[in-house]
Amino acid sequence: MQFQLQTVKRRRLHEDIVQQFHALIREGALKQGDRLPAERELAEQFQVSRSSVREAIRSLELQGLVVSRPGAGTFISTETLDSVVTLLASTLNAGTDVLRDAFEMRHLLEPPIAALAAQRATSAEVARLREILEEQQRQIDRGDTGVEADTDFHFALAAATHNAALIKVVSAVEDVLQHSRGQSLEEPGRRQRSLASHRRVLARVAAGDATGAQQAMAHHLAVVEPSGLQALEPTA
Amino acid sequence: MQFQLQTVKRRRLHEDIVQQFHALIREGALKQGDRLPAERELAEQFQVSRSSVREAIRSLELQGLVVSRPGAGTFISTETLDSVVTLLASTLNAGTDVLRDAFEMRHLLEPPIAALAAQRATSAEVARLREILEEQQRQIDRGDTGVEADTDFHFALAAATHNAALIKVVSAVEDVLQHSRGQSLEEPGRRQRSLASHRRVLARVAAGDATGAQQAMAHHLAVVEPSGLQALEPTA
DNA sequence: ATCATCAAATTGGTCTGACCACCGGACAGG
DNA sequence: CCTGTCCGGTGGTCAGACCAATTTGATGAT
Repeated sequence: MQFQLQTVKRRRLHEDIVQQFHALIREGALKQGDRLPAERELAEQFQVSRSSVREAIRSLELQGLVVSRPGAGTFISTETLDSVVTLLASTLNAGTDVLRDAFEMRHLLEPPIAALAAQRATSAEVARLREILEEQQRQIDRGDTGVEADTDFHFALAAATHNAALIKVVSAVEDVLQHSRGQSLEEPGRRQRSLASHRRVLARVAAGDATGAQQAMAHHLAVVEPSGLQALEPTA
Repeated sequence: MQFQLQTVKRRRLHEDIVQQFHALIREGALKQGDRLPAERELAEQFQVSRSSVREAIRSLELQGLVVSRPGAGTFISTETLDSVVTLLASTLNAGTDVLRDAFEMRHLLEPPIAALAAQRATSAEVARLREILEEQQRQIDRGDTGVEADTDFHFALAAATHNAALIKVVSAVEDVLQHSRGQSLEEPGRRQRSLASHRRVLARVAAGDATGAQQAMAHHLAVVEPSGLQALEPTA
């Protein structure tokens, strides 16, 4: 017999406290500039130790919701961008689909990245990309999905833009997608098509053709995108 | 006589510790899955109390860089989007041509974000955008640069895409750019032109015109971009 | 030899009580 | 009225302790 089990989230005390403050701020009970009760007093009210109160305040501070001033107290500070992000995330966080978001982000980023790479890639970087595609061919030949080489290709392409910020974001997105990509590459035909469109991208990059590289990447994404995910073309 | 004084920043211990771990992760000394020394051991190594170590770990955990498991230990976890964004931000602080990279990233992201926002924005979000532009008008009227409202606008637009990943990345980029933006808006004419092009973006978003919104945003960026920064059209 | 079992050691989570540096307002002295 | 001092409250840090969960390895059965 199978039970319908759900992971039991062991809540730590400070997390519980943080959530209570989130609610208070969201409901307007705590407004910009308000002073929180002293840590010792909060500890008594929540019936926890001061350590737990402090860890909670540390979280709130990192989220930009409060600021602590020694000798003065801890104050609500909801003017920053961080705080807006935090509250937004805490309200909508439950049902968001990470995978869909990541696919969408890739759709936005990768084509212009290919264009930038075409303009800036050094010969060494082009050689590196070529190497990766050869490795992908070998992986496919021996029955593998080639997902590692696939990820490497996108990362190396981002590296060729010489933009540190882009590289970091792409590495994050690729990390998230690597698992899912394994599935979409299960169908044998797809592996070859993915490799073929990679080659077209590389050809345009090597030629320094920014526009062509951008289009080739857009086409590649359309090929490898799991069917049913039409992130950029909703019914509007 | 006037002295040239600078504010003294008092650093808290746990902040210092967090920064050291950021560096270790960035340099690759700590990799995915690695286990941190026990809290008691870290306290001894850093010559601080366990409380400070724990507050530092709390920060790292909130940033998605580590996870703690009772009885097991604390482990590096850099697979999530959060973690990369965090490291990105901490890297950018000490970076060199950070500004150029951030501008470039914005160039890539914002136009398609405007398109997505046009397709997905709720009426409440459109109203919020309208509000922000009114606030920007008021700020400019009283002689301010309107940089806060400017940042708010771009953030709210990202929020309207309902893509959590995009929102995070944009918030990171906008954080970096906020300071520089103040300078570029020093010339009075630019403030009005920025506001005017914001309004054109909003009009296309409100109309649900994805293509128009994308073009309007591209135009806006061209207007507010500091001269001399031709991020997307290098000499190739 | 292999595997299941259980107890000890280790670890994160929490609590208590203490000390320090700092801030803010009351208060006394000019 | 202004000024400097004092003192209580506050955050920042520390030390030591106990608990619960997990790991680990020795033990014993198969």
